[in-house]
Amino acid sequence: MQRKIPQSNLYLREEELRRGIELLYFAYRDFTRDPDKILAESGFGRAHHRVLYFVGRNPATTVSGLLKLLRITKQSLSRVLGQLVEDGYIDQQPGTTDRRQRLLHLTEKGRDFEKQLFASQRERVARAYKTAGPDAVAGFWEVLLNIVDESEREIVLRQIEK
Amino acid sequence: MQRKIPQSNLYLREEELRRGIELLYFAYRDFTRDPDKILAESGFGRAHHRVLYFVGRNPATTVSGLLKLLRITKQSLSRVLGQLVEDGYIDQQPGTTDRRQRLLHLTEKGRDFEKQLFASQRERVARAYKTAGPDAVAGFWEVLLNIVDESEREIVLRQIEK
DNA sequence: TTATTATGTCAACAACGCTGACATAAATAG
DNA sequence: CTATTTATGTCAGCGTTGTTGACATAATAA
Repeated sequence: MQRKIPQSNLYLREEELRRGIELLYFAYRDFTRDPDKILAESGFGRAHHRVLYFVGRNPATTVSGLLKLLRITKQSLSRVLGQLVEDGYIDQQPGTTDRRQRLLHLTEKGRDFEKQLFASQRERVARAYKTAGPDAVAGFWEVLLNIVDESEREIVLRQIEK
Repeated sequence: MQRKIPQSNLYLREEELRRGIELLYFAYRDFTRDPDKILAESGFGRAHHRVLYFVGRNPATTVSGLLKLLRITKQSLSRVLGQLVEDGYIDQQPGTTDRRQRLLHLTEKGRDFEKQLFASQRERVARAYKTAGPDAVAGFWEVLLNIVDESEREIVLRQIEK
C-alpha cells in the first residue's frame, strides 16, 4: 500500500463518478419508457410489470418470496398482485407442504403479456449490447452488481443466474 | 453476412438480456436508497434531488433547460423547484439577454445539501468502480449510454462530458 | 395449547408523474 | 406598432405506488 499510486485511479475522480450517476439516471428513465407505455394501455403501472416479471422468472414463488426479492411492503404488493390475479394474469395455488402459502404462476394470458413487455425492453437492451460489445456488457454487469447493496447481492446473484 | 455465425453472439441470448434488465432494476433500486433517506429527513423526495443535482451541475440553467434534460412536465418541475426556491436551496435571477428566463443557481445551503446527497452515492459508486476495475467501468458507461433513447443521446453526452 | 408464520385487509398519507386550462410578461415577427 | 410566440407560472384534479399502523385468519411449529 502507498507504494505506487496507479494513474488508473483517475477513473475514480468526481467527474467519473458523476458520469455513472447521470448515465444510470438517464438510462433507467428511458429503459422503463417502452413497457410503461404498454402497461398504461392495460391500466397497469410499473409495479405490475415487476410482479409479472418476477413471477414469470420464478414460477411457484410465494408472496413472501416476492416481498424479499422486491423489498416492498406486503400492502404495496398486495394491491398490484390482487389486481393481476383478479384480471387473470396470475394464478394462485395453495402450497403443498405448507398450505398457508400461495404459489404464484403466470397464466397463459400473463405469459403473453409478459412476453410483450419483455420484447419492448429486449430490443433496447439487445441493441445496446450489440453496439457496446461483449466485453463492455461484462463490465456493465459487474459494475451494476457491485452497486447493489452488499446484503442483497446473494439474492440478486441467485436471481440472475437462473 | 450469413458467412460465419460468431459464437460471441451468445451474449445476446434471452438469458443475458434478462440479466441486464434485472441488474438494472436492483442496482437502481439500491442506488437511490441512500439519498432517499437523507431527503426524507428534510421533507424532500427523489424529484428534489434531481433538480438539486442538475442545477448544481449546470449553473445558470433555465427552467426550460431543466425540462428538456429531465423530460418531465413543467407542472411537475414547478412543484419541486418552487419548494427548493422557497426553502432557500435554489436561487433565481432574471436572464440578462432574455428577462423572461429564470437563471437557476444553488445557494450555499443548496450546495451543502447537494454535497451531502452526492457523498451518499459517491461511496457506493466508487466502491463498485474500484471492485470492478477501469475496463468494466468503461463498459458500464458504454452500455448505459446505448440504452438511452437515441434522440436523447446528444443531450446526455453534452451533460456527462461537462 | 400456545406462539409464530404466511397471508390478507382496511385506512390513510405522501411523492411525483400526468392532463387541461388559464395568465402574464417579454421577445420577436410581420 | 400590433400580433404572435415564447418562457414561465398557477390552479385543480387524478392515478400509481410507495409508506405506516392496526387488525384478522388459518396453518404450522414449539
